[in-house]
Amino acid sequence: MDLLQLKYFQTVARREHITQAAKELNIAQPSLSQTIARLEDDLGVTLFDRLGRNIRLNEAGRIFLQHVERAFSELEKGKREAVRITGKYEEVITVASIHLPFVSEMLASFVAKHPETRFRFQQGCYNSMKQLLKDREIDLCLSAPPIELPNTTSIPLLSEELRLLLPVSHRLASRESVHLIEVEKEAFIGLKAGFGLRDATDEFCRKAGFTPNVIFEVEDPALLHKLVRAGIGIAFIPALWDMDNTDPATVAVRIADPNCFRTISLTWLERQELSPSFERFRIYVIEYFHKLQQRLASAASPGGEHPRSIIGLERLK
DNA sequence: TTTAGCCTAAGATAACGTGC
DNA sequence: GCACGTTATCTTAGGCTAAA
Repeated sequence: MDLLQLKYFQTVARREHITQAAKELNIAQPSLSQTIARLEDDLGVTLFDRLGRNIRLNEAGRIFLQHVERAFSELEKGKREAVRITGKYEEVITVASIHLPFVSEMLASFVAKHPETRFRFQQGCYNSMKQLLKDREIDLCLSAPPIELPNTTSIPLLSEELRLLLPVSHRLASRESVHLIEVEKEAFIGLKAGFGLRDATDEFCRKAGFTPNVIFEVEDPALLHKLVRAGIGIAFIPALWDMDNTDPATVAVRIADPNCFRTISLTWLERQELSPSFERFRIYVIEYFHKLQQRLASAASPGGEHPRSIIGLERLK
């Protein structure tokens, strides 16, 4: 029995699918079958039930997997400890996020406080982040809506209003709020399908009773302001994206009906043991968003209190 | 509704190559 | 020689469809 066999077993056990596990491990499926067979032979027990052309982790396999997970966790801990005493300690946290204008600022302020932590950051759409989490290529991600997958935990961080971004010359630009149905004939600028925001706004339009006429699809959310300013169409804009907007050529108008809110969530991989850096960062993100929610609330109704609770912070406590 | 035939997907096996 | 990988091929099971 060696570490490679155990690593292969762990992957197959998590997926219960030899071909998919082989793809994940970048080896050929027959080789993986043989490795698992050798491991079973070494142990003298079968770890998987062969059900026709499918395999399923059996009771012995489940118990063995628990020990393997614990062993890898211990080894990882040992590696961290060993590297730490050399003074070259460096931990990498892999993060993915939907486009959020303040993420770079958030990461920068964390790194300033914890220079020993390194990050690998990538921005993506909802579907790509879900795949990255599923493939365990990232530790945690910020998304809207929350990503639901086995072996992950997700908590809501912030609820934000979506508004309509209009050029100042638009007939509704001077209004305090509009009903969504009032813009059913308008040309929309939207994100491409697969972005959580696009799915959410399509759903809001459907609730209002129409299908948006999206004449311009973009991948870069930063283009929304520019295209609206150019008079190409109107767009949905999350309140946070517009909070610091000083562009005099555009205005974000609130939507009175339907209620257009989205929830930004934090999702992370469940592990035997969360590293101290990971745990620090997780708590930092929750607190950061708590402050953002307060900023949003005071911007929306100065002096008033935002009615929505921050579940993430409550669960943190 | 049942059954036979075909296609596809998935795992296992055999033979062989490569590197240590 | 051994371990571990690959490709080619085989076996099996499940899904689909058409005919009875």
